[in-house]
Amino acid sequence: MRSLSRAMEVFAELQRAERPQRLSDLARTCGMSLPTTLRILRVLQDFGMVSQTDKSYRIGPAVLPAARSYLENDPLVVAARPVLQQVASQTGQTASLYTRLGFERILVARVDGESPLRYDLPLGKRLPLTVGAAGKILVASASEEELQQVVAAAIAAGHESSAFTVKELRSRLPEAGVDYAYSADERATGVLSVAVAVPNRSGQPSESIALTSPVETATEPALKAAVPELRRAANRLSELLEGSVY
Amino acid sequence: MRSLSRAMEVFAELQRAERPQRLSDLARTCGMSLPTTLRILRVLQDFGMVSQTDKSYRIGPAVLPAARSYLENDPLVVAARPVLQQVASQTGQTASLYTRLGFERILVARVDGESPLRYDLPLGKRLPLTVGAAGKILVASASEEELQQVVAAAIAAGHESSAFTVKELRSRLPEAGVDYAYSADERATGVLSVAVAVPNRSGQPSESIALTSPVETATEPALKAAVPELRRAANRLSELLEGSVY
DNA sequence: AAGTTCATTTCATACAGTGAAATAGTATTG
DNA sequence: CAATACTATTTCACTGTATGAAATGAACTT
Repeated sequence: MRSLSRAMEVFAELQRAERPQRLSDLARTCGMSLPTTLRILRVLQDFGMVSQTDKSYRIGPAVLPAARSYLENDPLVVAARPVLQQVASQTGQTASLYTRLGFERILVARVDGESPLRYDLPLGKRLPLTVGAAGKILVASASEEELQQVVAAAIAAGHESSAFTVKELRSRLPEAGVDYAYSADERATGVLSVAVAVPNRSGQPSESIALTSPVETATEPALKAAVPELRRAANRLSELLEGSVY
Repeated sequence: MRSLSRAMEVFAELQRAERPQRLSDLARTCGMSLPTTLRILRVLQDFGMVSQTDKSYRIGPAVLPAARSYLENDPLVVAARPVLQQVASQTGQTASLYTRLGFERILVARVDGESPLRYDLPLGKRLPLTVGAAGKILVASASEEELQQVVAAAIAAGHESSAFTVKELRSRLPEAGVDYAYSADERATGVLSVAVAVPNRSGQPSESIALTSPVETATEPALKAAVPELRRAANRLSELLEGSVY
């Protein structure tokens, strides 16, 4: 499926670029010939995944219905909403669900607590696995080589303050036997958070839920005290998923 | 680009289905062999566009960053936001931007007025071109044959109350010389709206902006009185786009 | 106006995409 | 619990599609 992989790379590159791209730029960045790139863009455009104005290409409107479909129908997201709702109201903190995608994590659901973190709703935001409680817990049980990849990917993606070595990263990961991660001022200054992994059949978790709070509203002990609550929420979510046909 | 087109069809089918699909279902619905469908799904899965649990496939989380990228970076959407904001505050009504995608339209931006229409934020929702002011204005200047396609597509997509003939549709379209469309109780009962097309270089518009209001808050004359305001907003948006490098 | 860059089309070739068929794995049923 | 149906997956030989080099045409730059 060479052509399909290539098409996906073009599509990814258009997202990375954050601005309209010309054909030749895309061809160069993606390492493919002009005719090939052009043909790919034309097909993607037919399906609305790409828009064109004059000579520049960008992500097209068809991604919106796709995202909507995901948010409304994905069993994980649908099941998570009420669960997050409950933790948020029990703890008064903002509860978030992240899912791992490659070497990043994506925020897929959030329910605000009493004092919402008002850095605009970042649904769909790509965040590093190396920084923040919800990221770290996803790689807490990763092998040495995977950690290397994780660190390399974070640097390659240009994520903030991720100029880490594996050693540095490991020092921030939860110690053996601890099933939650904690972060303070990692991803954003003045923000504390704790996170636990959502268990799944495979060993490596690919989802995590987090409680996040501005420093003014919560302290480290207070957040950590909520971990059992979080843990239960994660388990409940996990069970809901096993139950459903998925 | 046969394989790419087919992949896009599989992807579209997963959205249409609104629930996880098995391999054999997808293969049948899309009219392709099992091995081919499987290979496509695997590649899409590698890129996070598709998720799999056990034997069922669904839209994957990668669509969220894509949608986010679109909403944050698309010149049209970005330029539209302040324009919608202004019309909304000037008129007190909810202002929306739609873009045409195939034989449907998609809501890509909305700014609520004083009395917001609380049928949840339908960003990314697919709506028919045959129903509602913002749909009709997009096909107001369409040829006879295109109208046939439009009607056929609306029926095929199973859109509500779209069991129209071309004749019926035409009777609801704006008359010659009128550059806005009006609708009452078409898409939703108790909702009035007016819409104008956003001019572009090609004759056929592909975007429209609408003012929408519950019957309790506005009357037909009141909405129609706001048309000049809307018209100016559409022109301003159009100019903003011509200006930018896009 | 000449030159440079970029988009697009054409075309011959190679190889990637294809489905039939065989195999393995899972449900379903009696 | 065995037998049967269905579904997923792998293998493989063939074909047709995806490919890039080169030629053409368009659009900027200087």
